[in-house]
Amino acid sequence: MAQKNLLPMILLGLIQQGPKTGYDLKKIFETEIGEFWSVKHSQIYLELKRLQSLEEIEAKTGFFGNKIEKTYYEITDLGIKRLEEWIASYDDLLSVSKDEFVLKLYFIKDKNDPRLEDLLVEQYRIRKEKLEHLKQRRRIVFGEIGDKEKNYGHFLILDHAIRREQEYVNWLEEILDEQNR
Amino acid sequence: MAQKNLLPMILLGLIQQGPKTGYDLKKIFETEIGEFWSVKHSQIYLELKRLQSLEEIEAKTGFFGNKIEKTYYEITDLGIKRLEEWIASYDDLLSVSKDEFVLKLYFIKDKNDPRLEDLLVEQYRIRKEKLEHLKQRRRIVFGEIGDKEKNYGHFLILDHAIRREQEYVNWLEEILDEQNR
DNA sequence: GCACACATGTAACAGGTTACATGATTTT
DNA sequence: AAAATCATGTAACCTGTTACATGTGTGC
Repeated sequence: MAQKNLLPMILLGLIQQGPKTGYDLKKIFETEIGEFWSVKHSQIYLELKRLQSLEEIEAKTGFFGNKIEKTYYEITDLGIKRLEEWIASYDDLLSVSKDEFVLKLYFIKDKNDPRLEDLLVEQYRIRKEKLEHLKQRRRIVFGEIGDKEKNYGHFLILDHAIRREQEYVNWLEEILDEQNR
Repeated sequence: MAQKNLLPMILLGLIQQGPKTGYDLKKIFETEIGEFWSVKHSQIYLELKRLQSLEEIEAKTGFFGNKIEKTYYEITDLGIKRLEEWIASYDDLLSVSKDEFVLKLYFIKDKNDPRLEDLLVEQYRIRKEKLEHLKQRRRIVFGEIGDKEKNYGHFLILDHAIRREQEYVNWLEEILDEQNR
């Protein structure tokens, strides 16, 4: 939301790791970052222009090896400064997670509501699927043994996402068990 | 977000439980619902007008007992229909939870990054505080024994919120332990 | 009398989604 | 030849935040 604009930080953070095109960034959001952040490509290109006008990134347009014209962005000293200041700051935003299923539950007052069973079963299916997807991601990115050294922060948050999703699944399982007693 | 407008559903759900003024709704968001949804009063009044123009709620303005003029809203048959259809539907949105701390971690590659320790300690403090707040809420709303019968859905989601926050705290504790080894 | 809670709105703006738009290259 | 992916943008619209605005009732 408006409140705190974190997209610039994500873009600066990704560009710091090496020059990127808008399309590169879009791809990263679809795979790696997609687990915990989402954004549309239209927004990315807009924000890149804005960061450029703030002189926090620089653009290099041309034909790099192939035939397609691309615009690569690189971070400037100003951009690095902004990124580092943000990472070291403490005023992290605690946003509420807007979960539609949880909201529905709030309006179900009775344990024997006939709609409850179906909603729970469906949510369980979805959440279980997401959990498996996250576990697979960990295997792909960090291998079977979980080599956390090579990218510590990323390992930690993937681990966090899995544990959170596991907790969600456990919670649903317990409710379903109680329903069937 | 634009994506899926859930505010109308929340308002309909709350108004269905009995006539409410915009201010009543604002208060509910500040306390009960505040744990898992947030909205500003300006948005509430706007949305109420919209629901009224859709004939999903009806307004009754006047002086009720006291001297202050209030506008009470009541749900209509059309509103009930929309609400019930939503609750019974399966196409729940799975939104990503945009957590600023988690995002920062993503950009910390090295386990021995000097900034890590302070960030972890601060986040631990905040999350622990939130966990205690949630536990207190459960005691206030459902008592020491946890009488889940009186408002099943609400009990479930408060329980879910507590378990999720507990998992967050455990995760941070483990990282801190590993840091100090 | 003053502060705080009650009570209801409007307006400007920022951020994000959806749709529109275009064209090149690679894969099937 | 067609479909998919690469690659980059613009425009309309909606939601939500922030700020502005106003007035009443209650407790100290």
